[in-house]
Amino acid sequence: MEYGFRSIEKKWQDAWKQNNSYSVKNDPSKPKYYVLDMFPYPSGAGLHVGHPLGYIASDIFSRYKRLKGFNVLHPMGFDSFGLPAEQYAIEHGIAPAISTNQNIENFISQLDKIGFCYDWNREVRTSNPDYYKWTQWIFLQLFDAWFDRKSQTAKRIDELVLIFSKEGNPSIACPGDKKLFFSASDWNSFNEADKESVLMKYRLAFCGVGEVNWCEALGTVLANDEVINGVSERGGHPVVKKKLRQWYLRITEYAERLLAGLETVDYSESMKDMQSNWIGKSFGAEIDFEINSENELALGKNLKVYTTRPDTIFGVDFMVIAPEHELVSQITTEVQADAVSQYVEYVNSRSERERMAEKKISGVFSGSYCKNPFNGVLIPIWISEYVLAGYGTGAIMAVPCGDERDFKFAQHFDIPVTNIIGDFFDGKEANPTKEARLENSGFLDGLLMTEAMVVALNKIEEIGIGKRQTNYRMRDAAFSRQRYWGEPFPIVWKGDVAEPLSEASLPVELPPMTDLKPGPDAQGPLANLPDWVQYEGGIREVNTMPGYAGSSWYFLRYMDPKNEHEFCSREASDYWGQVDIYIGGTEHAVGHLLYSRMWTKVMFDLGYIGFDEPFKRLVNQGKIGGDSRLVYRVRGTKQFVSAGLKDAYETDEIHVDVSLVDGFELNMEGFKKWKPDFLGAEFITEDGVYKCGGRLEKMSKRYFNVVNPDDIVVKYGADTFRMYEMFLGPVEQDKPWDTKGIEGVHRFIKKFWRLFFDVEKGLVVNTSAADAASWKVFYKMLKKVEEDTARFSFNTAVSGFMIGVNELTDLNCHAKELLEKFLVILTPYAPHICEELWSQLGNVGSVLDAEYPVLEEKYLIETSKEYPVAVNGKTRIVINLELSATQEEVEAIVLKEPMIIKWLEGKPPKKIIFIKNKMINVVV
RNA sequence: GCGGGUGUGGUGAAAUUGGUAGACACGCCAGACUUAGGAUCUGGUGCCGCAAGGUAUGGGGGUUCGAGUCCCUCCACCCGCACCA
Repeated sequence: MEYGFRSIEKKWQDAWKQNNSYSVKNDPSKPKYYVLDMFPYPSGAGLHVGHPLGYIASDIFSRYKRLKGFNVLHPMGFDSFGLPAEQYAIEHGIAPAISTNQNIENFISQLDKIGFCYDWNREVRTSNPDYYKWTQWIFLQLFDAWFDRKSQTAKRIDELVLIFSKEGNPSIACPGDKKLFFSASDWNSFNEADKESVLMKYRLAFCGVGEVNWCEALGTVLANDEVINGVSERGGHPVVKKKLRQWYLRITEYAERLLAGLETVDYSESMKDMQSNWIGKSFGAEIDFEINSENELALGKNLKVYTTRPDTIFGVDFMVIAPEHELVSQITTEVQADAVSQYVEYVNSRSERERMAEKKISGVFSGSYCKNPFNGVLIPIWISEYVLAGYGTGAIMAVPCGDERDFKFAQHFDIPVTNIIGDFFDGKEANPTKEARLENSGFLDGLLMTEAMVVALNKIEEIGIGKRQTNYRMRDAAFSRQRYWGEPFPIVWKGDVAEPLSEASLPVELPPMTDLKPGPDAQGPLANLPDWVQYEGGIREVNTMPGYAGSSWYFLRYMDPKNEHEFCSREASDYWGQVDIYIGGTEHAVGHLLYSRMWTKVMFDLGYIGFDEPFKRLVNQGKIGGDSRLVYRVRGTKQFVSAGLKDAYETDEIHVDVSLVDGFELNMEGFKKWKPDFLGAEFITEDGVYKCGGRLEKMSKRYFNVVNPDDIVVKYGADTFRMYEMFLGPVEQDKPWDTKGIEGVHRFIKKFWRLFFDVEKGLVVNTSAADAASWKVFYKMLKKVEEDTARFSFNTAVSGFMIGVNELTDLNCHAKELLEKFLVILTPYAPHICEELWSQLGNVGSVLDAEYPVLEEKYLIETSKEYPVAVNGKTRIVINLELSATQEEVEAIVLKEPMIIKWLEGKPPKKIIFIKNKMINVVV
């Protein structure tokens, strides 16, 4: 019987669906294991061969865990809100809900062909009202919470109101407005609107006016991580700063816990680094400098700077403040007024993009000075865009001998440089060392900079001109979009007061719309629906939530997907707990992963779940790149020249569809028919063959290098496809797709099949006992495969299977008792063929419910070993020795070996090193 | 610039702890069965050499009886961040 994979795979995929084979219950009697894939955005392009890599790995791991007796949660869903569906709707007039559902159907059909063991009963779609009802509900929890810095937890707004009414806010610094202070009696005298505006400055989800990243082309605001080098991540459109009323998440309050939490999870070093760099914690001091100015407005004012190097305070040669700094107008002197206003105007005219692109040194002197509190020296205050308004205090003390940017600025404007680090400074380049002994530094003279840091900090605090200060680079996350295809906010505006809707009125459903043009005043499309906007005597919020809203908590919904009363019951989340293993790409390092970590912490703080890190272990699968093929057209002609000859011509390279190329050889007839342009193509060949050029690049439609998994599955079957993707190399590594190598894996599967079936004789499995040699092969394989699977080394596990099949074939082993066990351990990798053979052997039920074989060490015990014998570290011969051999015995045997005697060249051995079970080395 | 990672045959890659470098495959070469093969099977295949042997894990140096693995140094490539004081 032939291995007919097409009918076998179809048969079992249907059977699994019919029998609900992969449905999983919340069963506290069994140990749980939660394996999660990052759910996809269902794009119109469908899956290419790179997407399933992580899914296959997680599928193998899930099946393996299930066989090992765990109750495994392995769900899949769709991150179905987002920009592309909306753009598609604008371009093609198809409602996002419709195109999204079509795309999802397509995704599911592609996934099902690969034989994944998802429990589709638990599927979630972020754009379904039953799902986003709870996204909105969680938003209301964020809205109704503030962060208590003392206990480092989120608490309810009620509690804050109570504190305010008793003692005002002196003990609870306002995160939204550092200068806001009021007493209990102030609070009690505020009217409702005033109180609400104060509370808004504390809420974890809050509305504020701020500079946002505005993208004109997309007609929306983007989060910082959606802006790359001043252009939008999606589409590459220019992004400028714009002031708009926006919703935000106060993620900055969680900076410390997000940082600390990294210590408790198993992510890769680079992932942890990316996150902690993004959070960007730094230690330093805020120091007040007395301003000395001719401008009366500056009288008695201080300039507050932030520095991480208070030890260099005697090296300060100038101050720099951001052009947006509030003191700019107050410290500008009459003489400098024109220059300053010109400069500020110039800075405002520059877009974010320009600022990033050309980093030229620019700035202007304000005309005023600061006084160094320790030596009374007057320090000029400059204004320059290299200091950012949004970080620290928006003002710095510049120490050119120690800071590169300060040094360049000083050079550019001829500001004299004070050297406080002696020989460490050569006058040509700043030296940011911390190892120098300080000079010209008053009371810090002679101290090592690292020591001086503490001394200076203490002194600064002692005389009351500043304090220690920790800063974070991370900003609050913009949480609203002027778009249609996202979750509506459960908020109604009554005047300037944002009123949350009650839980009973959720979900706030997205009203159907066909024409998605933007509303007036840069508002989203929803603003065009007056009937919807008017609601209960107020006006609905017309922004929608960003793409990351739904994905910040979906892993919780899978635990209890049909619950109509709660986002997820506490019982379910207590049982399933953290995601044990989370698999996905690195592109979500600072977006999705950080937001879901924050949401989890808030839900934990408010008592809805029992853990505060969502993902215990994170594995980042590599990207599979495309292997493009290129043809070379002789410029201005219809002639195409083969790659080996192209240098003799002036050519233009053109990407050609990889399906028209076998290896590097072009199918010339196919090429002519591919596009009308090429109909009359002529070829300059090498011996009748047209060879294409090759290039590794992203797998993408526009390079015509996309390989669709469906095609591979049709040609080789899902089992081969799954194993080949794993065999390609380590899951975490990027690698190019190469269809050629798949033959080897396919051969392996066919060879495996032949252990059971002979083309002529049919079933060849027998019921006689397997011999010890076969068992040894089997258990050796079991050991390797199990260890490799457990440590996510799937490529070596596949090779373990190959070795097993090769050796069992050589041993002519067809014993049922052994092959049945083999089926069980291969099932995670190649589920269809194993299910088929399992039933062919007469078993009832699924191989997934079989028992995972237990390693029997007795078959692996060796009594002797082939020892390599080296002379001075170079292996010369291999000899077989009993494992019980002692040092003396080994020495005697080795020294009698003719080859060893030859290599000793008559010299006496100095030492013989014998490492049991490893090797022997004779030292001369 | 800062942080992280990777460099091993013609190719994808192996080598948990320092112990026979290149497992397992692809490709290639030779052969068998074949009208034929892009099916299947057998053998070979890092490089130099007829061989004995030599030589090889990006380059250089070190530690060690022994280094792909540990240390120092330099180089190349990839990813992330980037005026964050």
